[in-house]
Amino acid sequence: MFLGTHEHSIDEKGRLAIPARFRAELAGGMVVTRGFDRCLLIFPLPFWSDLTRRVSALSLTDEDARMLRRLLFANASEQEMDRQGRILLPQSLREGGGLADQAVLVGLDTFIEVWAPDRWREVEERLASQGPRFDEQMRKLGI
Amino acid sequence: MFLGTHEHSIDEKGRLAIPARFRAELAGGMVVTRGFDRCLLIFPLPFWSDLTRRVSALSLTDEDARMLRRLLFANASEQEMDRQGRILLPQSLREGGGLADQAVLVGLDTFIEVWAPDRWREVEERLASQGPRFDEQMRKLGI
DNA sequence: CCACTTTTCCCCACTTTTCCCCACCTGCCG
DNA sequence: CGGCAGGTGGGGAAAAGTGGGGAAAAGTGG
Repeated sequence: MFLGTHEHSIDEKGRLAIPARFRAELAGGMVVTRGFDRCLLIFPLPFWSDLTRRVSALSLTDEDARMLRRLLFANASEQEMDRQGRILLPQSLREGGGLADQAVLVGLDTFIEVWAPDRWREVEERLASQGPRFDEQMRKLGI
Repeated sequence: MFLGTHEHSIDEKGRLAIPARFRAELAGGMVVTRGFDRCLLIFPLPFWSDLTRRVSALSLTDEDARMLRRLLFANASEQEMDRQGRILLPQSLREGGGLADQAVLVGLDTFIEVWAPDRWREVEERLASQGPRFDEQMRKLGI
């Protein structure tokens, strides 16, 4: 269960520290790839396998499905932590996420999002202002 | 079953004592997150898991679902009590709840609300003065 | 095919923060 | 008045985060 936001630095070698609370769940390996809102996604390997199975089952002829495949797989990178609990973010991914020397890791229960700090603050503001919009959604889910 | 209001201090390290009456039910762990009226919520872990299962099952590609996920999980924090029955409130949550050095814990049967004392007094006043307004709502609920 | 250069990446060490535990204080109950 | 339980504060040990050095591997040119 990944929870909370954690701001960490990315050092000159492109390494990003994983918050200690998240490490146990990623010990079995992870995949880093590009997300949907110019952020990066970190999936534990089991979650990733499940995701890829469903995406690979999609039609080859559907344009949206092809684009989804490219987004997910073309920039994906399997990573393991070094003994200090860090991973190396390949340059292509850092560019894709607009990341420089700081990153915000956001735990979303089953996976993690990685944001450039200023971009994440924008998302937070949108969340604060759009709060009421979610009431209905949550009611639908019975929450 | 959480009942009653309890005012406790938050010390310089951001620690909040859980009322002794509440501890047994939170021994298995808890999740602290932001509520809806600038208060914090404390859920026992089983209650939380039940709450989040449906959200985590939502689609990754749906924008509204992604925002809902962020709203719910980004400011949440899993906590356990120390031997003195206290939990640590991360700074982001203290800010989110407008909390300084005092907090009011309000037991609401299945979960707990945490309020800044002055804000809680406002709520109490509204309860006292607006009591009659709830008649119709309660009739709807069949109470 | 060999040697040199460059990059990758692993590990060590320092600094800061976290958090755990001990001890004290206060108020309630017997 | 003494004992106990709940609440509060502070000190110390352990862990987390960060930066840097060195060895191995990969890439490049002679």
